[in-house]
Amino acid sequence: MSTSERYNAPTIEAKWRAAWDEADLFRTHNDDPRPKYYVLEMFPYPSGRIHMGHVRNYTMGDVVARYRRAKGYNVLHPMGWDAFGMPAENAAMQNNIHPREWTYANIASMKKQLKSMGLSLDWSREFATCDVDYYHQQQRLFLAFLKEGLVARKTSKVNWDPVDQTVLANEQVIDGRGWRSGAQVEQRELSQWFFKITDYADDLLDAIDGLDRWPDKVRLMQRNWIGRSEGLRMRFEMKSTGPDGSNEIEVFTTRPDTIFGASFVAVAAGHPLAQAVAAARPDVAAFIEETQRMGTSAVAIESAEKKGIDTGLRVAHPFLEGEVMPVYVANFILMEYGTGAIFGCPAHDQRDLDFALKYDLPVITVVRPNDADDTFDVGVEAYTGDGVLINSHFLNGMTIPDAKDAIASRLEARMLGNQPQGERKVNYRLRDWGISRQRYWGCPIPVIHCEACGIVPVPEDQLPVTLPDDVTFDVPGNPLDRHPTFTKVTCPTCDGPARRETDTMDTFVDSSWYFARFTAPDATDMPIVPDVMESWLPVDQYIGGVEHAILHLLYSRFFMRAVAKAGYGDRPEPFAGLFTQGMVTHETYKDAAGNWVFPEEVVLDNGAAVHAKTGEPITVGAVESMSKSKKNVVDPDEIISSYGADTARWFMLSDTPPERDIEWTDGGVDSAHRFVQRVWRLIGDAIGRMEDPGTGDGLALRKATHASIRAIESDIEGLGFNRAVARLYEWANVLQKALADPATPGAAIRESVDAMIRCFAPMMPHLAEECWTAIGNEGFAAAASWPKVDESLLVEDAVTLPVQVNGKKRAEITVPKDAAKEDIERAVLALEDVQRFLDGPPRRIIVVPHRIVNVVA
RNA sequence: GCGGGCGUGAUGGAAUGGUAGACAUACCGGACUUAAAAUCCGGAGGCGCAAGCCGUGCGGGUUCGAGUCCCGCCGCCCGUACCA
Repeated sequence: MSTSERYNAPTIEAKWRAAWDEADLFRTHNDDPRPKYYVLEMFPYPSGRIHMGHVRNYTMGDVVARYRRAKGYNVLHPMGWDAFGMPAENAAMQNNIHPREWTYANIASMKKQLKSMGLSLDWSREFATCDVDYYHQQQRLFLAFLKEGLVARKTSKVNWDPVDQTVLANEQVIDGRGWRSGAQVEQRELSQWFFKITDYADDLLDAIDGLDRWPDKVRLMQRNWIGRSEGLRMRFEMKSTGPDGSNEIEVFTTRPDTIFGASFVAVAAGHPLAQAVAAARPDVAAFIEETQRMGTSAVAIESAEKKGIDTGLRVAHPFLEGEVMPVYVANFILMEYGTGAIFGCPAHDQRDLDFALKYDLPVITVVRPNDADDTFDVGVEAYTGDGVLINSHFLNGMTIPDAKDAIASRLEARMLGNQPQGERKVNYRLRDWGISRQRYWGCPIPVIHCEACGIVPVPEDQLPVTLPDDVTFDVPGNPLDRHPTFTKVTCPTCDGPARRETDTMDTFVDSSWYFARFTAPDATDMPIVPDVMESWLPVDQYIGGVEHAILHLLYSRFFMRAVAKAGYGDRPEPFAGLFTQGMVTHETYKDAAGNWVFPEEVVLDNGAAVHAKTGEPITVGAVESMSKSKKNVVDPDEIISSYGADTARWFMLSDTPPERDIEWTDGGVDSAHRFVQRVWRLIGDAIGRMEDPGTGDGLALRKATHASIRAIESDIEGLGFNRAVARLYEWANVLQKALADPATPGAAIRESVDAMIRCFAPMMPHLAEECWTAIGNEGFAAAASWPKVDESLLVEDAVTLPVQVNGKKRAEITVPKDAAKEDIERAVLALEDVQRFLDGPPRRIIVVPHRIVNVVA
């Protein structure tokens, strides 16, 4: 093909994708002896269409995969589908289509779209989590975990829709009401299955230190989520026996030092004492009911106005004879954390202070800042900083740690009932992982409930427990529950009639081991082949959205520990390198009636946005994350079919740092597309010059070539794709100028062009192939090695240093690379641009070699 | 509510504590064209004739030197355990 023609991306790209397929270029072999590199992007939920977020995510991963391949690694870069979950059931209800049919149709269309991006994926390893083969193996893992004691059965609360008679997800509860029925949501206690992630709380916490290729922010978020805190469990003696027969209330506190500032005790609405009081107190019962109508989400509970109700019960202050404190039921106490009860010290906890001010409870300041005196008083803002104890009897003058220790020691030594009144305790915010879902479209939990034998695991030879196809979604609730035959089984132990478990697993379970399954996706006799898994894991580079920073990543870390315990290979940390990319955003548009309008329906008329069809004015709103509900989406298909995949990929890598949100703009797409065309022209022009002997040495171009290679490889390794893009622009500018200079020798041009193609091949792989062939190279650019840097061309023998006077740049000076400090100082002082800012000798001269000189006047 | 992050020209952004604004977009000027698009060449943070002064959300601090580190605010975003 002639390079003088405009580059017809859609046609040429299709040609190269077919050629890659034909050559089976991206199939990975487990027995390849080269060093391994596992690059993985978080697999998509098959919603039906890929969105720009996918394009961004998979482009980044593909750049890494192609770069590592060029660097000589045996690269594993697989793709699959996170295919269970609620949307398929919603589609079933709305459109009367079976979840399986809907899901697999979506997978087919999304796969086609992903293929059009030119991703270097090993599609032979593809699977969906809803494949029977996959969830069969997941059931094996569940049973292995059960055997290892990593599974527990406990009760926990769910959002219950009393009208639809169904469990609601948190996102289905809107302002305390069911999204469909509009009914007030209730809380219900259900017996559910849990994975005992808390067994590994300390290990998961400690091992974060070793995750040195994870973003600090994610490591910090995980630490805080696990929330290890050292504190005290202590019991308050009740002045009268509670309605549940109790004589004491046990609380957990991390601030026992503030005990002399305590002015109330509060228990959660779900606390047994609260429940018992409610039986005789309609007002308390009403308060508890109101609290529970908020649903189960922490956001709803903790951001609600702090309220409580006095139970009438009183407890004794442990150190102040005769002092009693009221016991409240409060809406901001979580039953799941600690003991579900606290003592409130308003002066040193903002929630407690808000509560105390509302109910007119005493506020006693017991810690003062180190630089305040003993008259310090907190006012309306709780003081939570470091300090010294005041108003606290035997604690006065102590530091907070000493006071904590003093209280703990005293309460440990004192008996209440037959036990020490206090006990030092490490508490975690992390709770066990509830995996039960009362839904159809998920992996069935392989157990059987037998009245005689209790809970019986489904025997291995009866696996998989498959989802029945004959289900309907015309009524709410879990179709498995009402299925005529699914639930009816014979007990494997006693042969008596039994009931099959109808809960399915949380979809986070599916995504907690898919990366391990990719290493041996066809193994039928076991979920994970230990030695194969160990040869590939950890994933060298994992890329996905920051929204998964906690749950998915923490569950996966736990899962691999459980997998190891179950004997399926020892790789406790699944992801050695993690990168969290930002979202794709776009302007939002509304018509006069206030309806959202798609970007493609908006045109500019003399700078004013109007509707393309009706011509009515459009209001341009904020730039927001692309979402179907706001219609501010751009279809990747449209972009790829009109501009080509390379343009879309290049756009996604350009300008914006990958961890930040990127704004999709028409201007940006045009710019990316212009560069694709420009590179094609540039290389066409270069081909005509590659045989020229030239009259110069081409050293400037050669230096730029090698400096560019070095910069781009370090940018890609650091995932600074936007920087790599800028380097390529600079390189193209240099090459273009070199071509305009007849002195530039053809050899330097050929070297530069050849290297440039190899360097942009990971980002614009189709264009790279076309250019590769055009300059007469053999084989595929996708199979070519990364260019080698000639280090001798990177060495400069002189450096230009900025010269500052009092921190302001006043001059520049060029000195030999290894000039002595004294020589630099002398030369700098001789500069007229320095002298005129000095009157008299300088006080100091700071010379930072190869960096800067600062003269302090 | 709590935890985490981000904020730099008109715009996206660059900058191991060391020349703020690389590179790109939009814009302005020029070349080519009957004209336009495309392409090529050049300009450009603000104020100022200039010397220079000001400038990285706001207010303080550390430092010879702060976009970068520390403290306090403001705004936006993510997570908050049954969305994936």
